Amino acid sequence: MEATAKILGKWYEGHKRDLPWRRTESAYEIWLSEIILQQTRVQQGIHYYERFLERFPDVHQLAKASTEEVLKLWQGLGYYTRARNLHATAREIVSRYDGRFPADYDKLLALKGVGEYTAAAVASIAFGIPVALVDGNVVRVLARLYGIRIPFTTPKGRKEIHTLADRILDKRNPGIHNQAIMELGALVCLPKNPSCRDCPLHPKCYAFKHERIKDFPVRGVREKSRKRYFHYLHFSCSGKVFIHQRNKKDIWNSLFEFPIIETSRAVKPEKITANKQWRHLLEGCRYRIIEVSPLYIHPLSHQTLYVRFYEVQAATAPSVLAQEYTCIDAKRIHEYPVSRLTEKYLMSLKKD
DNA sequence: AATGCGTGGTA
DNA sequence: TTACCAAGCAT
Repeated sequence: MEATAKILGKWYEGHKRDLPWRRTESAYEIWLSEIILQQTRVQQGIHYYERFLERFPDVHQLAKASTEEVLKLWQGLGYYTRARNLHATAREIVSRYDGRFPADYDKLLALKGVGEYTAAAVASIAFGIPVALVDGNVVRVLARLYGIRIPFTTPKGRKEIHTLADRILDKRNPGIHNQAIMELGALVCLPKNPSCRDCPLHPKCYAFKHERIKDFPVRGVREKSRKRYFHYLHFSCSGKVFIHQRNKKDIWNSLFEFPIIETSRAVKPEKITANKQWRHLLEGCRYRIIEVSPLYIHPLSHQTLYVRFYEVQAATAPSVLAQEYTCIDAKRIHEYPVSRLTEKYLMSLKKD
């Protein structure tokens, strides 16, 4: 075994956190945890993991559920494609693999929502298959340890990291090893102000020895986020509201929302009634604007949303709304999966 | 191969 | 306050 792997394994035994998915050997539970944890902090994921397991104790229960229920349980976690793929894969496991996850890296990789990282994680942790995984933690640890100069955001950089990860992998205990290196990244080798004095690898660490911690990992440039302006029409008449499900290749795909007008520039609230789409939605309707919400600024990782909700009432619904949107009891809006933003708006209404 | 997908924590 | 980034994936 590599000396590095030995040090990692020993450190892990003494410092690993007691996390719910570390108490199981079930491939289903490990897979579930990995999907939830994709680009998600452990602290945020734990709660969802427990609720999912409670509602869906095994892959058959998950497969039997409706996609909408899965989305509703996923609400607030972000990256909603994960929820749809989670559900699709559960059904695939039941129909094609008789409810048992295949102990095979390539077969795992072929599952929806399972990429190189997750396939390696499930293969090594659940089945003891000797494959190295690379996540954000591993990138950081190895880039510093070996002083990798190629940006990890490029294919070359990722390959370089992967080669190193493969080289130091403890093939006898790949699951433990993989978790150990991630745990080191999560607890010690932090993005900012890493605790190098507590790090068992610091005598070997290139970045530490050269006092160049801040120079690694090397990253490429990020594109700046674009601005978008959303105007939601919260139209209600006699206890009904109108919603629809987003279905474009865009944010919040498959979540529900009120009729929306998007503009490329900011629009003052008093000017919204002059908007073409607004007039189209409300054509032939005598309405009044009950309330204009404050401006919600909703920064995503790649775009910033400037959003306002207009609460509008009328005696009867305009035909466009009735035709193009789904009419539901206002009280039942909470049964639908919605974005965090819409959830916040709905919460603000409850308080009144 | 580059871009887009959410939300929340941290400094 | 902004920027970074977290057990990545799909197209």
